[in-house]
Amino acid sequence: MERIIFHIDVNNAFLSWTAVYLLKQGYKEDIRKIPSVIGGDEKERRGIVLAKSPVAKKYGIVTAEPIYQAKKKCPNLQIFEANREFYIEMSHLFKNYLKNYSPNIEEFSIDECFIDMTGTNYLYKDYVKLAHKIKDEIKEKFGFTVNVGIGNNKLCAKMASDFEKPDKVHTLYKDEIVTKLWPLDVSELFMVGKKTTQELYNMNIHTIEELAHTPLGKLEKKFKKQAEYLRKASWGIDDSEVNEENYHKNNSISTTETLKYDTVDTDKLKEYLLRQTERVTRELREKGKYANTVSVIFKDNQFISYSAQEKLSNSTDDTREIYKKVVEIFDKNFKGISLRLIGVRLSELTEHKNKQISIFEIEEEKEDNSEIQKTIDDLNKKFGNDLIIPASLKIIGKNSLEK
DNA sequence: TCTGGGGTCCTAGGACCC
DNA sequence: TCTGGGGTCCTAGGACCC
Repeated sequence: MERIIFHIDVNNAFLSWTAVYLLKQGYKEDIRKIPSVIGGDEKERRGIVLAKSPVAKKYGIVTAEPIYQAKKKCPNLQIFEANREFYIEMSHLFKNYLKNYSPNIEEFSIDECFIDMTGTNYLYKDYVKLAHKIKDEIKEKFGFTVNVGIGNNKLCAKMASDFEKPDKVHTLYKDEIVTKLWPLDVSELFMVGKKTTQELYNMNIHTIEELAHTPLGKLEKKFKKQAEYLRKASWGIDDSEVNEENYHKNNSISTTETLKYDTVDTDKLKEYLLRQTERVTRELREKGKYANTVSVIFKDNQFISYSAQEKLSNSTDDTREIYKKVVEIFDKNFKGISLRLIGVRLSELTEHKNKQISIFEIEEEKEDNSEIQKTIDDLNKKFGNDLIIPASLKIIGKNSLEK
């Protein structure tokens, strides 16, 4: 049976949601109708465009460009802060609402999801009509608009929802690949970014149709494993399932921060690292997982990024153990060039603590931190972030300085 | 006050073993 | 005695997504 997949995509999610929030607060203006953007705080050096209104777009403002640059393009641009908590609330709200239509929903990001509607046609005779119903109900209930893409697989549904915005329903069924997908530029294809686009252009491949007709062997020379994806995608082929678990795979947990000032001060940097370690390990414990690999992420004042990772001898969720490793990695790899950003990542997450006792070492008696850890987590949860950090942890960073 | 933050997946190359 | 080659594990970095 042919599958029917919907892809639902909130139009200008952050901006729309902030507009909804402001209207709720009694704000007079709908910021979707004026030149406006959601942007990070410039004083905190997070000044980039996260979302833009259609009017702002007309001024040539693009996502991820610096705010100061956007202001140059449009001097009366209005800038609003991101409101993450409210976004998460809205995200839950509309995804829960979608469960009325099918139990098989896969979150794809904060503002996108796939719904597998296969086999529901005895309930909903006309999918396009149904999509309109869903779209209009969301608008009415929650005050923001979405695009709905319909296809026989996830890729086509996703491509379809991107066709024309906002507040639209589009289909990209199998028999529409030639007319709707092939005329598009290769850069429009999902997973074809800047780099791949340029390489395809260099091969004189510009449209998806041209890509579809390029011999696989020729693509493989350039793109290796990616070639197969490109070939399949250009023909609108995608066998992946809609699976709610996909979004919660949790292969890694990370946090990075752009520092308020560039610095080489290792004490200061380790303070950041400690708070970040505290944050990611808390998340790890909340998810009931254990980490096997620890990474430290650096970006220097020249915008050069580098990272270093090391495996732990045993998987753990213990802040102290992980922070020890973080400091070790930092000390070995920090190049001494003033840093703009620093971060911590935990990866190779497992469900179970695998305690492998080496035959060469006698397992030292470790005090069990887990009860204390849990109490600290609860307090931090109650009173906000990063309040309580045990003093003993700070010592780990200091000790390593004296070596 | 110039360039965010959180993810996934893939690849190349080195170390090490047989 | 003149350096093969397969396999595995690990790491750094890049491309891409929202």
